[in-house]
Amino acid sequence: MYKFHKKEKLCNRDEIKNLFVKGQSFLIYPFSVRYTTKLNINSPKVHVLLLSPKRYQKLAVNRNRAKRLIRESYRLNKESIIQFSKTQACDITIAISLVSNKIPLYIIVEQTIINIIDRIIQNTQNQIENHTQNNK
RNA sequence: AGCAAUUCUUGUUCUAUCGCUGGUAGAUUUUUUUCUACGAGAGGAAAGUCCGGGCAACAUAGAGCACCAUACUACCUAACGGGUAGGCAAUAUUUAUAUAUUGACAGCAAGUGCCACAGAAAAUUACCGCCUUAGCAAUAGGGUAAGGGUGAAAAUGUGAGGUAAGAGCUCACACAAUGGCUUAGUGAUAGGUUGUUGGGGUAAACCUUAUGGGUUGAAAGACCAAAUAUAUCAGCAUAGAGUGGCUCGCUCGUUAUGGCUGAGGGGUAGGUCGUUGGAGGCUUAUUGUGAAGUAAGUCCUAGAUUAAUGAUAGAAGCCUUUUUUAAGGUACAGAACCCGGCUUAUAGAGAAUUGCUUUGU
Repeated sequence: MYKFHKKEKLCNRDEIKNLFVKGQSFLIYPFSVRYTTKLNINSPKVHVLLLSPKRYQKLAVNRNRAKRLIRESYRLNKESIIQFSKTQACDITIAISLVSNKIPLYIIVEQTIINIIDRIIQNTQNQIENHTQNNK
């Protein structure tokens, strides 16, 4: 149920480059999100990239802490987006990065992560609808 | 008992739920994978990347220059710019012995340079002064480093002789530097004796002397190897048919290339090794002032690669405050090839030594 294997992480260097060049982005404080979607794929998957940049967190301990918080909250709340991708047959890659000097509490992280996931789902749904209308 | 300094040791624990990365065993699957069980999973500094070494690749006939680093002695160590023990110097305490701390601690008596302001002059000095020669005098020339004041620093200090006036110019004593001999010491060095000298500072100024250094770091390096394109080779097909260049264009001519299948080298994505058992830790005995050495016993599975070692909830322990029940706090900080050091950060707890204060006997 709540597993989080390496397959679900984004490891390929070219895909990461592609994500940061072409991806759409929005900000829900204290996180900034970039994501891309590919439509009409046979075996759809969701890839995630978790970031805590050195610019905001100087010490390695704090960076690890922030990453772990994001990971846990994503792990427990990822079910909806996976189901969405399966039903709509689209590939989604997401990058979530912390944009704050302070490490937030776990409750705040969890709420914002849920918000982020909902927003991505809505946006992609709109995109799909537009796509189908254009085809018609 | 309290306070301070130094050194050393340590660096909170448990439960539940949901997870992550390796290992072993079993099941599943052609393999990859997936599942289950068991057990493992950050530090004293993992940090800074400042030294030294292992390991790897490349380079390498020999010598010199340049560049960089180091610079009292002996020892320890695989090695070091590290450590231990000592010498010397400076500083602090002290009547003193002594104790503690610090130390780019070779050379300015090889050469070159620099020394703000003040001062006559910052190193072949001469403003006032003193003496002397010329001159009626003003002044000019010469001698001098005693006296004056400046400065962080002014030609070693005191006394006597000496002189036109003076001067280490000479002598005595003292001070400093340095060479020889001798005593003690493995040695740095110290004591004694004797000779020479009196040279301002600065080498964290260039420089000189001695010693050492090949360069790059695990993103080193070795191996396996999809897809796509393809050097080369083989077979089949096509013959002067097609395409490109030469031509403004056309024709002729000339030149280059070749379609399919298979083998195949290099090599990208990706993967495997390197990669964690070692100059290893602990205990005891023993040698040594000590750093350390020797012997015996015993113990030891972190190994990621967009990067695991966690999150949440609860409880306990410790510290502080206080209304005695609550509140707050619980450091510094996260492995990345591996070792030995150094430096820096660090809540709290414990041990030892030294010093001071107070109380009791």
